[in-house]
Amino acid sequence: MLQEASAVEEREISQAVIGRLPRYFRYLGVLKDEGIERVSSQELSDIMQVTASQIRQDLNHFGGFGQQGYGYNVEHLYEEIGRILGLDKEYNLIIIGAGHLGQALANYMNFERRGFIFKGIFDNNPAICGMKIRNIAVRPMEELETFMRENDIDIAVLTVPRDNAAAIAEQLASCGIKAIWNFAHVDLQLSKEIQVENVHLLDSLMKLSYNLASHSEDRS
Amino acid sequence: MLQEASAVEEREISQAVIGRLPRYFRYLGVLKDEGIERVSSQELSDIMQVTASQIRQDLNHFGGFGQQGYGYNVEHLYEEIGRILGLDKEYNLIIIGAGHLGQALANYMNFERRGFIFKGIFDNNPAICGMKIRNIAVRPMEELETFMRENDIDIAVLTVPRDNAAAIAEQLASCGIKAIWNFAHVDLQLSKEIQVENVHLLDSLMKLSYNLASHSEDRS
DNA sequence: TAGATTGTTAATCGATTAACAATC
DNA sequence: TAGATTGTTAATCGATTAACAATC
Repeated sequence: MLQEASAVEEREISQAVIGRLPRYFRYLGVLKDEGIERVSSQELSDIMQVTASQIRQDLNHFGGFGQQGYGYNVEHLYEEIGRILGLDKEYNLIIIGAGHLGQALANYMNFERRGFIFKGIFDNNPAICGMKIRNIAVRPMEELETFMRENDIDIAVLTVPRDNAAAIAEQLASCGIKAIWNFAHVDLQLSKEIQVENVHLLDSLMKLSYNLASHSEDRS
Repeated sequence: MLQEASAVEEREISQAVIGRLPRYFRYLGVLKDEGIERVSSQELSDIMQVTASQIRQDLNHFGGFGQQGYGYNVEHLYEEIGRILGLDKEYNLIIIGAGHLGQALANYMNFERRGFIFKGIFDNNPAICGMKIRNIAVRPMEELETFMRENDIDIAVLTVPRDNAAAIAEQLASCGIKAIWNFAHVDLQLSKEIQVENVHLLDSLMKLSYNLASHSEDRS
């Protein structure tokens, strides 16, 4: 399974940089909504609490969006970052696991606004199959393969119990899924062709717990 | 507002290290459940896909848990990391915002197992106040202050719309909250005394989108 | 004891910050 | 033009990895 991790793009951009793009995008969206036309890296730095240097460095990975002596045009930069993040495209999305979390994500309309189109939701519990969420019925897992073939699905959201996750991920992989947004509390081992983004809620809560515990035990 | 970010602990441990602890904890839990008694950094390295060097380096921030020639005792290390993460303590937790996500988190029993005790849930929508979730009624926001005073709340989970988040965070701060697990799509600006852990779902989805988009456009 | 594997120091690598020449 | 601010190179900082002496 020796597979070059790099050489995928002309110049591979670090995940540290990519991880900051949505935050830039968010702040620029706010500035745009406030009707602000231009912003300098220093102004953005003051608002966002990162160095102006990092902002300029990050943006220059993708090209020169600014202009010397002027700064950056808010609307233009906002749109460029959106494009870089792939938000100019639409992605079809299904949810696997119609438990509380799956239902909550299905109901969250903001994803749709960004081009993530909710197409279907699946569960292996017959008791909830047929139940409608935003006018889409929960389907049994048996229909997954046919549905994926007929609906050009890009992203699967995995909100199933931990023990089922690996097997279902394999099944999704064999159906040709391109990306998995994984909420199950395991690290999926899949081909590098398939993009995986983990949201490990319990890990996040534990980090909070550490900071809380270590912060209160000082002045020892 | 000049405030020393460091000097909180004897030796401040980087968030990079802390962020890896829950993952170590998870893998050790699995080994423990499999009845495995000892593990070397090299074995753990093979399973977890991180370098053995990093594992040893990380663990040694907190003390020597291993033994030369033997490795680490799985159960002991599991418990030590649990203690470091603060999982030996119990934390009282409330949820602000009883929408889909708030309800989903309230119903997720696994947090309870780790010592995060669900004590109450609040919403400013009168229509859903009184509704019961795991036998706990949704309370109106007006009762927040009294409830927090009477129930020794440590953590607030913020699952409210973006526009309400900052004001509610201020209110929580004035009631003496110690930590906020923030699902609202804003960066809260609070005193450094209050621990904040963000779960920005849309940012996470955008990262996935970037990787998906940039991965499919190669071979240009 | 010899072998294994840690704890820890030193070397490397990558990411962040500073500085400044280019240029609008 | 002079002033402002970028794009980009160089310096610094921190995090990761390698190496190995300590030791079980």
